[in-house]
Amino acid sequence: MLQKAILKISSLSPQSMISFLAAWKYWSVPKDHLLVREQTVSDYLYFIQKGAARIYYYKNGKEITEWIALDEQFFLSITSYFQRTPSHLIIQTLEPSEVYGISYNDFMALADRHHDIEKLLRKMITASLILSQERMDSIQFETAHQRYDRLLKTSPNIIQRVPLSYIASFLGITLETLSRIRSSR
Amino acid sequence: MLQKAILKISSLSPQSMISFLAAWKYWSVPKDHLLVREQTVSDYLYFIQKGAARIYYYKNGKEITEWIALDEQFFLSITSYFQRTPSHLIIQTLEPSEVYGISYNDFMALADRHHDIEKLLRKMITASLILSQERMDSIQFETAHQRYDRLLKTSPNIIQRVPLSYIASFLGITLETLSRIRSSR
DNA sequence: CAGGTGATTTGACATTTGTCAAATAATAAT
DNA sequence: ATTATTATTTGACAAATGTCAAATCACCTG
Repeated sequence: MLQKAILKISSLSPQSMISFLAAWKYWSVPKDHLLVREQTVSDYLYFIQKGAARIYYYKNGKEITEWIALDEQFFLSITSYFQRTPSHLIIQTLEPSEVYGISYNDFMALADRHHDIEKLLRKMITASLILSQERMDSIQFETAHQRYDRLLKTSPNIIQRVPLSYIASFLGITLETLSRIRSSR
Repeated sequence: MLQKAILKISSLSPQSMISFLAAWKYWSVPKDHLLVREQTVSDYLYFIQKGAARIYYYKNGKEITEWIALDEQFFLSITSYFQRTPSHLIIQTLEPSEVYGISYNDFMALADRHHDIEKLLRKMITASLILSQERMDSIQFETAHQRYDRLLKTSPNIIQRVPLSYIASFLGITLETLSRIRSSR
């Protein structure tokens, strides 16, 4: 559960852990629920205990899927959580899901009070940074085909759980290109 | 100078500042000096006081310029500093330069000892993350032409100081494409 | 200043992916 | 089951960028 996932990132003193866990909210939501609506002010970092969700936003009238999260993953809109832009992001569950979230302000306040929470935050952001770099490398140097193969390797069951249109957008290609990639194997 | 650049990111107690500054090494190096050679073990985070430098590595026999830094910028190889891969990165000065650097291990040890240094580190990584996201967004959604225009806007004088071949690689395009972009305006 | 080396530009063509339109398949609702 | 709706596939063509080869240009050295 949440506590275990936290400890995988960094250890916390019992006192810090108590304060930290208390700051997380919990939602149990049905499929196709919007966790964050456009225009919402408060930004959350999420942990999806069970289920599937995607983060997306609109760019020139088109949906861009920024991230897809399956069970037991932390996820957030990096752009929104740390830069507060584009604020028009939407988080939508793709299955009935159990989700935890902690607000930006709560997390920062706790990081200020507890050195070990600050360190945890730093490690989480570092992990994000590494992911971001890997994804950039993938977009820059790999063909669409290679990116699809890589995704399959990382999340073999994502195809069964997420519509292809979202996957295409997540991979940075069109639905048609993804379809052609899939039929050529 | 370095202290001022640090304070722009986050404030430090006098005690922390003294310890932190003491951990930085200083080099004054000529043009075309290799700050980090391939195979080097220790990875540094750099601050270029004056001059120009680029970080690059080889991928399938080709030079990939990961970053170009001009005066008064912090810079590092994200992949190398945080993941320790690809370790075959090279940092080369493009002008006579004055450079400061702090090793990964020293920085982490100081972050463990001082909460405010940990927070500074977190803010630096956050800034890196935001840059990384912006760059990914640029690579994913902008044409080569738009990326070039954006670079010109950010660093108008980079063209005079850095060979086009490095700039092309930094923008993720070939030298020929960059040349055509430049001639079409 | 002449020659040589490296940097940049130009040309012809190939490849990858996108766009738009239509067809087909899958799923949900009556 | 039948229809309606949505998801996926397919086709024809266009746009952006890459590749390889050659031509220029710029600068440094003797």
